Amino acid sequence: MCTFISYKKQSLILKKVITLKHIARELEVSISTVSKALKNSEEISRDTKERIQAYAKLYNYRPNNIAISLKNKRTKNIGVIIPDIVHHFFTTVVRGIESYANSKGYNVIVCLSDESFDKEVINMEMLANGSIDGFIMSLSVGTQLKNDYNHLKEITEQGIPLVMFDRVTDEIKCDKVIINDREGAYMAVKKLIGNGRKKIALITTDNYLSIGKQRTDGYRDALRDHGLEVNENLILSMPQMKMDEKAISDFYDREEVDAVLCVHETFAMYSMRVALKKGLKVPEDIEFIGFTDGNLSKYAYPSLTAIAQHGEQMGEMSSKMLIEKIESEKEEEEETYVTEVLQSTLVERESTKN
Amino acid sequence: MCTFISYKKQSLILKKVITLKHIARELEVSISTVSKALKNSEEISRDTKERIQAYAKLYNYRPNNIAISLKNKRTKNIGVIIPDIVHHFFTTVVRGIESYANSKGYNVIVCLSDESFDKEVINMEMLANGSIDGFIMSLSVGTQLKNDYNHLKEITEQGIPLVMFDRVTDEIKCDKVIINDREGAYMAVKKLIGNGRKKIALITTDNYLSIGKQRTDGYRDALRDHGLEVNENLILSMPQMKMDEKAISDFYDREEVDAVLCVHETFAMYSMRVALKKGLKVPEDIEFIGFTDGNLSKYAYPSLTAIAQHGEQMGEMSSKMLIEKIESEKEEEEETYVTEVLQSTLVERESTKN
DNA sequence: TTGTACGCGTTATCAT
DNA sequence: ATGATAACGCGTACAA
Repeated sequence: MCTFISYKKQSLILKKVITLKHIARELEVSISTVSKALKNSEEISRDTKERIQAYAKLYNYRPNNIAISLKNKRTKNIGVIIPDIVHHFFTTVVRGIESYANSKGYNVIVCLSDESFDKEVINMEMLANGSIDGFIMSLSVGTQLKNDYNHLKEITEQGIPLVMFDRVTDEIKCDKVIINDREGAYMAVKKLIGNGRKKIALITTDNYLSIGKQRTDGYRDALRDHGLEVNENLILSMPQMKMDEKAISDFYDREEVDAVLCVHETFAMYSMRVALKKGLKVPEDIEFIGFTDGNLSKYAYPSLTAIAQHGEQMGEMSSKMLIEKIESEKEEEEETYVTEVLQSTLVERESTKN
Repeated sequence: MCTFISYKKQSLILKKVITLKHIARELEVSISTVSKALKNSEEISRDTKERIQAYAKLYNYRPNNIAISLKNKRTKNIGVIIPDIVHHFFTTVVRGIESYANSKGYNVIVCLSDESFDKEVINMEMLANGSIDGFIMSLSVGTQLKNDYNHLKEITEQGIPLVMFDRVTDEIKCDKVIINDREGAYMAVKKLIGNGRKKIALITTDNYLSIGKQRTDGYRDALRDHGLEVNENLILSMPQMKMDEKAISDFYDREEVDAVLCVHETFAMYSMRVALKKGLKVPEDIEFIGFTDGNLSKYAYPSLTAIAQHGEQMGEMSSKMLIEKIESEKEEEEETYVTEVLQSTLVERESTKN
């Protein structure tokens, strides 16, 4: 790493930020007159309004967001807590959240829990003290493992609106947006069966907690519903995100497999790679379907048939639900919580036959 | 999309958010006494301090961030404006920014310009009115095309610290963090030449503006420095991000090519796919190197040799520079601006020979 | 038509 | 040791 330091002199003509007070002093009127004039209030004479507005425009007056937030007890910020951001799915969700929020005049404060319980708690507490009007979040692995949701309870008890998406928990009563994962897996397996596959493997990980379970259920159900026996040996559970080509290679050697469903596209890439290396033809000899319809699935060769999770839609939905809660003001004694279940869809590509 | 609505009754025992005023009233002391007591001030008697602190703890008192921001004229928020978030590189940068900022007690407000000039301007103006202490940003394509940087000028004139990364402009005097793109391309081509390649193509796009030019320069320089002639026919410029297999296929048919440098990993994936389809062997018959060391490069088969841009490091650096500026307070008449140039590195994988 | 006063929650300065 | 007051910037109910 090398550094070029360039010393540049700047005359720093700081266009000082103007406040109502400055304008009032300068124009020799009161602050409230200025305030009203800038709001085009009927109370103020055309004449003074024009003077004030002209001056404000000239000096590029903009109301201070912080002062307004303090006054209104509304920040127009929403806090988003996600486990990771270098992650296609979460990224699409954030895009959806941001786009809707933005259209409603809200900003998005993103904090990363880094899959850690502690960071999740710290970040949420940091934001909960007035910085945001509501939260949208997806549980970190750490939190799911610890099974401790007190920080979320506190948030809701404080009356701060909360929407959970994807990685949710029944422990917390709040709005939720999830995807029908079981159904997704079911569809995928059904597709494989339809293509004449009989020895369908599932490559999963113990890490995907709530999510992983549903996908496995869908896999099992689909097999059973189509008269195929569930062979536990065909379920390979890999520890963590650490993919291990050797383990997959051994798996293929050990079991006869003609199709593979993977709980994530990276898994699919790995297992397809191993198959290709063994000289198998995709999709002729073996077919692949992966969860998460990300760039990998799209650009891979052969491209991967995938179960799309519609992250952007999920984000928009979460954002919409949150903002409606925020703006509904109804401090009713009885709250209504909704769980939206989005349907996953199968995006067919080259790794499966048509 | 189907919806399960669950009506759940909640007794909404809203743990009301407590302020200094409440504590003061309840404990029959003044607000300032409470404030001091909670700061463990020496002025306050041990006795009252203990009472107050106990009460505050019991009711989980937390100072209101907004009020503090208003008072201090410091929000402890930094605004990050990026063109897109469903994008591996920007995502890694955000992670770097967030991680450093967080360690310094700052939150990150992320806004997406969506490659649009207008959105970039709107978002920045929105945040500039007191919501943030400084900006970190990368120019949208729209802004680069329009070549209009007045919004950035205004920001700096207002004395708001600004750090630009990756997609920067000379028009604005501020701290910058960029990567040595020319050098990256140079290294890549040198590597290919070292492997005995002589017909090295460049697949680029006119969209990559400032960045694209440097990469092309590096490509040209490397060829020339190693006694190879630059054949303009070997430079394929594709419009936009719209990849077109046909165009690449025709390109291969038209020109003899034994290695390809691509300005983005998606381009590399496409061009490699076309080559594989034509029955070429990678890396025996043709080698590939792509910019952006993302998931595609890593998980592809064959995996792609890539020029890593070290986004996370870039983010950390930007974050560090910005926070130092924010906290340095020095409103000197003469500002010093630094441009950090990070070195890209070549990550060798299967798409090139060793 | 314009201005005064107060409040949002906090902190710092200056009395008492 | 404790409290009153002002200030941050804004908006508004109420006076004048």
